[in-house]
Amino acid sequence: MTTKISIDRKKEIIEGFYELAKENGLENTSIAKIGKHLGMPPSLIMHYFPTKEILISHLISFILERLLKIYTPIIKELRVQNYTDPHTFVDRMFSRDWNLLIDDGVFYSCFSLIFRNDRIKKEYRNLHLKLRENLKEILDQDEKLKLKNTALLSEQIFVVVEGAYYYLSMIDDEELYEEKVIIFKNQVYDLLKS
Amino acid sequence: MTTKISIDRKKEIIEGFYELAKENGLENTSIAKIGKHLGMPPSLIMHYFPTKEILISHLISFILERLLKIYTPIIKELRVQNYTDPHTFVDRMFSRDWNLLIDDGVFYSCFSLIFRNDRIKKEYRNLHLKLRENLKEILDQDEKLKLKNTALLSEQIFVVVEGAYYYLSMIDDEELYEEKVIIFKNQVYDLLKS
DNA sequence: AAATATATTGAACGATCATTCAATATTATA
DNA sequence: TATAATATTGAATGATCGTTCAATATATTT
Repeated sequence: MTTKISIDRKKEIIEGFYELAKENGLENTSIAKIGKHLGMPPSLIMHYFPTKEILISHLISFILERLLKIYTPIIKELRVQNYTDPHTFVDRMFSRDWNLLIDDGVFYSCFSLIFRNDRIKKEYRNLHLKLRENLKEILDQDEKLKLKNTALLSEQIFVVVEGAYYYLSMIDDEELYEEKVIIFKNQVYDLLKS
Repeated sequence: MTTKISIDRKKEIIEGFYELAKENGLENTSIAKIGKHLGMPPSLIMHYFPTKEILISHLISFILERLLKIYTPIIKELRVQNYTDPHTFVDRMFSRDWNLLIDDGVFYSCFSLIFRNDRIKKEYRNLHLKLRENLKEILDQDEKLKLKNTALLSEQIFVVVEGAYYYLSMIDDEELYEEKVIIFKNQVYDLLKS
């Protein structure tokens, strides 16, 4: 039986890890630093997470769960209204809430680990499959899309969204950024129209 | 005046760095390991690259230059023929040559550094702008696209390509992988048609 | 050939890394 | 309340990190 203290401490450690990784980068965040940040000895961290690999693995689960959360309120909304304009969904996907929810630097640092860790790769894959399934559900509610292959559509939409996020993360100029966002939003709308 | 030896050594070191990063991950590749791999003391590496930050910066330049090289043969081909079917270009972009040219793990590891290093971010941004300009040039040669906004089209195509590469890197199943590639290729063809 | 510049070596630095362990404090169970 | 389980501490481990430096070898210039 896992105690309440154990659960709380684990959560505390992972969140502290995330905060430091966000501030200094994943590769610059050590167990000693996390301990200092949280006011506990490194040995306590290792009591709950026996190796750093396990610790990182939990950080990734934490991030991916958070990311999934941006969708659940929309899904709920959808269930209540029995209809949701897909444009609302698209707007939400390109909104800044997303960035607020999870730091891009940490996200991509963790992502880059998929290439040498199959468990992490699988976890990332599962998230992306879930995201696509969720979008499909939403599209299926739309009368106008009744004859469409919504699974395919969902796939096509996400490839634009993910490509856009990747590309936009390199752009500093605010004006240019907004300009590009409009382009990619329209690209998604075109997919919904065609 | 930079000597020939100096140039060769620098290249040797960067390539050794790349090889080890490909094998063990960027974050697990130290100067000592590079030295061991190349049979030279770490102090020699630091003679040519005074800090590790500078070394990483050169690795990134190396990678991005390599990536750009996948386009130049097509551009040349285009100049000779005075016409190139954009489909050839699209096929090339989704081909495995790309992966052969540069390791995805190293590429994304380096990419994740843009979020805390403005010089690296700028370098990545410049590459992506160049890629788009190159594609625009190619599209401009196509008679059928004469009335099109080729700059916009290039942007839209690349967002699909980059989103696809991101997503496909999570997929292990060969059959599923090929299935998805077809979807994304068609998505690009649709952009060229519309 | 002498003088100068560059290339290369190998040992050493303190800092930090993930991890271990035995001791103590706290909490839960009997 | 006694016993057992868990939580927490702090010191210590060897390994590895990036970096420095003085010495030597090799190449280039005068």
